[in-house]
Amino acid sequence: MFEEFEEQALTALKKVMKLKEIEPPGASDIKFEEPIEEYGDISTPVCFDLARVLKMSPREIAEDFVKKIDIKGTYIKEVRPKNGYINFYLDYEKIAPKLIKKVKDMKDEYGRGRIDRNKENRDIIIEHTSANPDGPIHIGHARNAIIGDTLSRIMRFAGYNIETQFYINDMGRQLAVVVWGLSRSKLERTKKNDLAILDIYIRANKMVEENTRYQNEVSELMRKYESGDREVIKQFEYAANYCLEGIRETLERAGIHHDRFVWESTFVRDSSVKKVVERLKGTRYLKENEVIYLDLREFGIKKELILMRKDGTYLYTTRDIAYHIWKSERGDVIDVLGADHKLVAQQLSATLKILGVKEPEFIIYEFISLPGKSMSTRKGVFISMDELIEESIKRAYMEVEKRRPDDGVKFKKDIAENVGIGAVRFNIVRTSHEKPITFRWEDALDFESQGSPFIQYAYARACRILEKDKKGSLHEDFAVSKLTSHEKRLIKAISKFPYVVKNSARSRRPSLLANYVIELANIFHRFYMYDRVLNSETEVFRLNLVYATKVTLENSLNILGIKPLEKM
RNA sequence: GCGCUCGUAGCCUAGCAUGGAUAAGGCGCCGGCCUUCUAAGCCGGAGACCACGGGUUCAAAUCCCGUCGGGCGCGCCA
Repeated sequence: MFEEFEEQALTALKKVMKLKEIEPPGASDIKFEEPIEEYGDISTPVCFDLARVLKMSPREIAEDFVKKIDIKGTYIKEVRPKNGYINFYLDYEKIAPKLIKKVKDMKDEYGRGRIDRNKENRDIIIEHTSANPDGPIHIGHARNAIIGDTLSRIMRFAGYNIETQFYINDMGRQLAVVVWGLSRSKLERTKKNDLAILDIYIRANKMVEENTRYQNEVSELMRKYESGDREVIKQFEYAANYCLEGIRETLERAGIHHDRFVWESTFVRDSSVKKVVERLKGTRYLKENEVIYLDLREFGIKKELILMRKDGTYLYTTRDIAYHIWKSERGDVIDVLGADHKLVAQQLSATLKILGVKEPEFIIYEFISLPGKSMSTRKGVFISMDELIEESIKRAYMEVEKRRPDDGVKFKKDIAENVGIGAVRFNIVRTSHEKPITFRWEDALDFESQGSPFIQYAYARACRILEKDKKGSLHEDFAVSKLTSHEKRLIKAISKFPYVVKNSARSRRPSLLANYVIELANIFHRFYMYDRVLNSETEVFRLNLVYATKVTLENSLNILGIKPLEKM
């Protein structure tokens, strides 16, 4: 409804301009922004742009426009000129009952968008996580997974048809090293799968690094795997699956889901990698000496892209091209990648362009580093996602214990699990993906700051109020009289929800939604503080408002992959 | 060295895409609020020349150029 309000303001303005035969300034059309409360709910500085054309001061134009604006039948209560701006005031009393009715009718569908299926809007494949099956996923992968999963949820809710994919790098050197290691030492069965594989990997890697004979053995394994040696295939698949089982366990616990797991080797086996190279051979970009490579300087990429080694084997990027062609036949592609993949992303885009395949969209997030050092699976220097989750839950348990010492252990554990995981997810999505993060335990486990417990707590508070409405006043008719400032802020925030979902999906920025929810929770906490609900004069209305807030918080939390808790 | 990217109070971040009216929060610090819906909450205070220097503009944290500082990349690794 907030969006409608904005549209109404826009149409009203355009009408005035048409009346006065003024063209809207530039291609930028008319901009709106949200001013501080005193200046209304939505505001436009359009008069500044018009000033030159009309040879009048912005102030005069604004005053003149305001006199002629027609707001009949809209959600606009009032329009006022101020310092050359035109400020629109939302008619809260009018919008409140409509908004509440809408939320009540739609419930978990409130905020859901609709995207028309046509040529412009194909299905979307979001590839994320895609960690190597050589050990557990660490907090760097976690950033990928959480951004990817949250974005998928947001876009799905916004109406896109989304399929999420995990690309399994089974043809890389890392897995070959694991397979090699597995032939010399046994898996420790008591350990979690991915940790057991990590042990093998670290040990094997060290040995291989120090011995060229071993290196040759690893290369031989890779060659055999690529050429389709049945016995070797079995070994690779066993190792990858074994590790993946552990990885999936972690992801599942964090509420991260993939619709499809795609094996890199598929594209070699079905010879689509070969076909890619064939197709590129017909272009002027492909060069050949001992190796086959692409010259992408025309695309501003100085580094040549090697497609095939002199021994006839392919490289990671070559297979990735085949994978991307396959994906693009099924939909538009979004890749969530770490900053180390920036160059690959460019090379991939250029190559797909050459082939006439629609390029993917890349969401490139910066690294999470440890204070003073960066993470490395190979060296065993990293904080795993499991550790982070464990610690977070442990910390959450201490907090529940402090507050609800008398409740049962099962209850407390359940709360801690969901608060802990929510905190991990939220702390990662809340910061925009282009910012590098230095991981510090104090920050990660900080439950005091406005984070997911803050939101979950707002939700729990709303639930408690509704629960205590024994008479069922929620379902009575209500009239809206004069609203308090807290009520107004709540109504506005709730009305913005669908708009935020849409923007967050469209701009591919989960952080937008995350920051919105914090704001909503904050507004609700203040309302809770100042405006008594139960047994108040406007009890029925307020109960309805609380209900609408509850639904909006619930939907937001679900999209963020955080469990709404009725008690905490 | 070249390319990409980030730089907002002691610390962490929002805002930057679509330039606009006194830069928004949190942590930490100081001081308040539990006899009525859970204090994982709320209120007040101190704290910022938005890294620096230019430019474009009526208007720049936001756009452009440069400098400095951090990160990432520049493998016949993945």
